[in-house]
Amino acid sequence: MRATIADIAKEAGVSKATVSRVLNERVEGVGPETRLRVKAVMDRLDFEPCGVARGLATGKSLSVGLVVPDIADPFFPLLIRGIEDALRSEGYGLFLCDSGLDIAKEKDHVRMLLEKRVDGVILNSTLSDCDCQLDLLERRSLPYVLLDRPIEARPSAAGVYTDNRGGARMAAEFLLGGGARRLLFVNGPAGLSVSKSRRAGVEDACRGRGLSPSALLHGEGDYSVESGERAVEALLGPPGATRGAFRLPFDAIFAANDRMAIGAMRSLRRRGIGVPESVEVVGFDDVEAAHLVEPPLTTIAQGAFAMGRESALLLLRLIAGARPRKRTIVIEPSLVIRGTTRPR
Amino acid sequence: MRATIADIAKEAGVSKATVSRVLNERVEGVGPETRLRVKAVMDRLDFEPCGVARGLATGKSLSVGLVVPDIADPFFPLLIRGIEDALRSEGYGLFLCDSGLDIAKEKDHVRMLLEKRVDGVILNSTLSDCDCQLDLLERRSLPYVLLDRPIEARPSAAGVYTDNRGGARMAAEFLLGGGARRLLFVNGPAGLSVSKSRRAGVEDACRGRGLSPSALLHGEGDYSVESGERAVEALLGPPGATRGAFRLPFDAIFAANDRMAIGAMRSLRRRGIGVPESVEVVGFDDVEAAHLVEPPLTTIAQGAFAMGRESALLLLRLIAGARPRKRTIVIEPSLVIRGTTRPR
DNA sequence: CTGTTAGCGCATTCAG
DNA sequence: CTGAATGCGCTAACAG
Repeated sequence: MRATIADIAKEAGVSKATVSRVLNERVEGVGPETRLRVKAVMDRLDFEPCGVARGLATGKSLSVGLVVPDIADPFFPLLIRGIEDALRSEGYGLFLCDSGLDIAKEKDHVRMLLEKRVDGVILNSTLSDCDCQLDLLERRSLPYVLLDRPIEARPSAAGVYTDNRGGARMAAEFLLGGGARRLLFVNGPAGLSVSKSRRAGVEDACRGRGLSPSALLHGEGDYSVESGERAVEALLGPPGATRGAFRLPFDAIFAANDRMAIGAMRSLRRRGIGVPESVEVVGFDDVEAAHLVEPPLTTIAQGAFAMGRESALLLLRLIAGARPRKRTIVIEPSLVIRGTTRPR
Repeated sequence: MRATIADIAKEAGVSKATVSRVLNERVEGVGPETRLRVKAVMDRLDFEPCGVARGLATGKSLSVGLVVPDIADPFFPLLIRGIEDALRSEGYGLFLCDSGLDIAKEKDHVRMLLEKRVDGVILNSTLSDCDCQLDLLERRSLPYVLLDRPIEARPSAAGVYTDNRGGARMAAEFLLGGGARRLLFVNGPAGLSVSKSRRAGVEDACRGRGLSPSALLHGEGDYSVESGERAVEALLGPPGATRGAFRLPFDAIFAANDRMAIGAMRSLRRRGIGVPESVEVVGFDDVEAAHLVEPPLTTIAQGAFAMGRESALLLLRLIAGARPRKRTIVIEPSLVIRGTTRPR
């Protein structure tokens, strides 16, 4: 049978309270030799404290929940590593929940986490216009931090986000600075707040160069490879139509994610249009495939590890009862230069 | 303050025992109207049972741990979905631990899971020749199931594995059946049990076609893109050396993972060797990048979702105290035909 | 410095 | 059908 502090106490000839004190490394309250004796008994009996009992007694479970919309999202691995990195050092465990893009499931997961008495939740929500999960959390006054997507009804909630505007600006500036004159911007679904931010970033870059944003070519996709292909085809017509001295309507493409960028590249290749000689391409995300395609894709990398780490640290502070002034953290993305842009 | 069963009891004019009975849906022991009354009070007071207290009282935490060597491994997303799929319906939560290919960290994580009193562990170990984590688990007699990699010292442990031999045979047969006569097999690190199985599968296929396995060309890599490139270069020499009527030493390549297959394709492209016209290529894993490269990669897909699901179901049965006769489950992979092989 | 006494919230006998 | 009592393993005052 597993040893309990009662066993240790009896065996060491002290009270449970004393055992508890050495267990919790209380500096005051236990004499040095008693401490040593208790410790000796502990590992002689192979004692292992029971987290559940501790949780009941202290009201904290030393675990937090992470809810994500789609675990297949390629920016996850690093994100989770960042979170674990911050959590483990404090002894916290991480409950993982994948809501599969289903808001009802998301709510169920939050409910489960609540029952499991996690100390806090990191929430990467499926929908930015629904706050039903937050109601649950707030009703129990459980700390939470939003990840990647703000929730409209909670403008002042704690959260960690990518600087989408800055990232988009960086990409556009790089393209424009490299000599591009007619930029095609393939954005994600209009309506998403991310899309708005990225568009703003691209327009920033235009103005910065003295160009009118109206000179931009716009495309829209749903983040799939196919939608990236379509965006290019919408401007060039079917393959075969483009020949020889045909003048391209654009000389650079910035896509809101790597998949669409890869789709665009595919369309260009079919038409024999050289990348990066005739058209430069920049993506967003830096998924694994970005460096596997030919030529490897220049892209904007989100600081996934940093986002994970910062969100966990922020949550930990909230759990500790702090009311930080900076409840919103913005992570700067970075430009990863590879082969779909010409050397500068 | 959160309501407890004591509050419910007082409010409903019954005892805590009765509340507990309706909470656990005990059919016997509570009159129908009492039950209704208690339930009414429960949701009037927005009652939410405390998992921690339940855990202490029952000895089960309704949570399991998953330990993986590298969460960036692309076969994870589906695996986790499979696990969650099986777990959620039973109300179980999932603790995720990434050991980052570090066996010491892996052991620490197991230790943490033990303290958190999870009811069982799914272990995808970093090393197949170390059983120190298992010692910990067995000492507490905590149920566990091995995933993807057997551990040598525990040949009869419960586990769920891919049929690597079958998958490799399938790939080789497809290539040979399509007319390939000189097959280059780029395997993973020799020594890994997976590598041995896959090699056996490829040799099976040769014999099946009446070919001597000695006719095979062998390469070895470490699963990286670069190692795939090198494997090809080792046979062809530096780019530029291969010209015109040069006779290729192989007409088909089977790589032990997609990354190496993609590396091999890259080497071939540099030399102007057409895929699939001159050389056919098949990979293993079916990562996202497989269908993003040009041409899209024909590959062997592991049944990740099934593996996750089956491992969780098996663990659940072990937790329930069952001693199933089939403690080892083998999942069949499947061939995904795309563009790096010629139409049959 | 150490021991005693109460709970934490719930499940589970055992009576009635 | 229902209630009172006891304990799960540990922490946290409060005494000495």
